[in-house]
Amino acid sequence: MDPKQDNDGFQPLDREGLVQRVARLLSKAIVTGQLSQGERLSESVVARQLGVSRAPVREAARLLENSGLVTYLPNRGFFVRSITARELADLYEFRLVIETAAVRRLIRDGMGESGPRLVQQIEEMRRVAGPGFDMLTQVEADMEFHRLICAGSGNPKFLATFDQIAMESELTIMMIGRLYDDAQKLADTHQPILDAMLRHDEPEAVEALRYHIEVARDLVVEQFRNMEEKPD
Amino acid sequence: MDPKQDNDGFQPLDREGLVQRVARLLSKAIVTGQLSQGERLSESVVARQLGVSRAPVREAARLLENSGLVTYLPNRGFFVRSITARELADLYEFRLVIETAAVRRLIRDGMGESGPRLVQQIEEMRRVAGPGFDMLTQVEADMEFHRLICAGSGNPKFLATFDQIAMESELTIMMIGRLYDDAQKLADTHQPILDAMLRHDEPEAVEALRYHIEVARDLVVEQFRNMEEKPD
DNA sequence: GGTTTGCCGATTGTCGACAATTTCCTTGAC
DNA sequence: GTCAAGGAAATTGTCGACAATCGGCAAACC
Repeated sequence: MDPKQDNDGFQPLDREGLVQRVARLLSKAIVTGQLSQGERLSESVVARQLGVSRAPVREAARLLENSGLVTYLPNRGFFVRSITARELADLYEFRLVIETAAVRRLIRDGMGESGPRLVQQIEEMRRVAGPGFDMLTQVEADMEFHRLICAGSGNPKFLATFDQIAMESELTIMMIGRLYDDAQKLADTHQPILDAMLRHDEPEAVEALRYHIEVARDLVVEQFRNMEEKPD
Repeated sequence: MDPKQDNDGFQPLDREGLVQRVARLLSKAIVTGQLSQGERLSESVVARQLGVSRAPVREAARLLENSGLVTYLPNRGFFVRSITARELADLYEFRLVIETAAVRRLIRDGMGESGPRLVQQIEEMRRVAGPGFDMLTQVEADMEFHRLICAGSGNPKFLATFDQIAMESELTIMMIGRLYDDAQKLADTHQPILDAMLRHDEPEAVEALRYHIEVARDLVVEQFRNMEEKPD
């Protein structure tokens, strides 16, 4: 209850609110697999463990619900969401729809700042593809590329929706335990999309994106199915 | 997971919690204009007025935030969202993207039950187009048509996202005060979309949908702009 | 033996109170 | 008269407590 007593230096200043901190903690715990699928997320237990009251925990859980990380059942509480192969495929289809629309707008309205940012992000992906970086970092770099596409579209709705569903993909990928055999290959896969975009070649960019996402979908869904059949 | 067997006449009884009731009340108040744009939505005041504590009001407000009806500012509270013409246009673009994808899937995977349901919904729209029905009813009938398209798509994400943003369109239309000059004409506008869908004519259906939504967008956005310039 | 019924512990739903923060109004200096 | 500093009032943030509800277990019944 006293997270502020005289730090004579300057701490990042907690202006972030207890709710956000709890939400971030929980989402990280879920994405990294500390909390397993279908597991109950008791308000009281979490609150006790974190040393806060139930109110902020409850609100944080509601936030995660919107991100699809937890499910809420009335009078039962929150549960770590268990995703099915079908839902996973639906998720990728949805991402394809949104990102395709975003790419179209991006090309038509001019790329602006997004061009350099995307180039930069692919470099970032290649950088963290090397040894010494954990998979979460690699997955996040991947996601950021797609996020940048939505962000640059000029329609905030695209980005907002992408953010809402991004964590679900991330969660599943982390759950599967590996993305591709090679993170370097993953980074390269994004290049054709960006190349086409920079050429203002809309059909090719859309096609490259479709190919990219469908390949990712097939890989993830297939590995997910395998995992479902023989858990651990 | 089968809530349909042994229904000898008992429906699950409205286990609707306090939160949902409050949320519905508030959203209705906003959509019907009882609460005006930008107005503060004080937790304490609402709680006092409804005779409940702040907790359910707060949760209800968070729900409305996801629907885009209210904005939340940390340490400031909830405010009835004020939408700009730009956001309105973005909203319609987003709807176009989602509904187009839904129509495509609907046609490709077979319409199933959705065909008759859509026919029925257009009839409903025509029915409430007559005198004696208020605009809210007419707008809701319109929305339901588009909602059915998303619902039938087979991808729950489409529907979920549509529901999240539908209220925003509804809100704005109500704010403007009239939809078209003639609700009858509005109902008819949906016919070409449905016709093409029933013929499994994907390009034509997509085109009809695009035309329909863009016309609606232009009308709504224009009237909205007029209203912005000379309020009341 | 198998089903129903009533209890019990645990968890969520709601509440009122207090602490922290913001907002607004007052006050005073220039 | 204008503006800044300060404080009062109002509002949100968080808390702990109590009521309502759920799932499971054991006793009671056929």
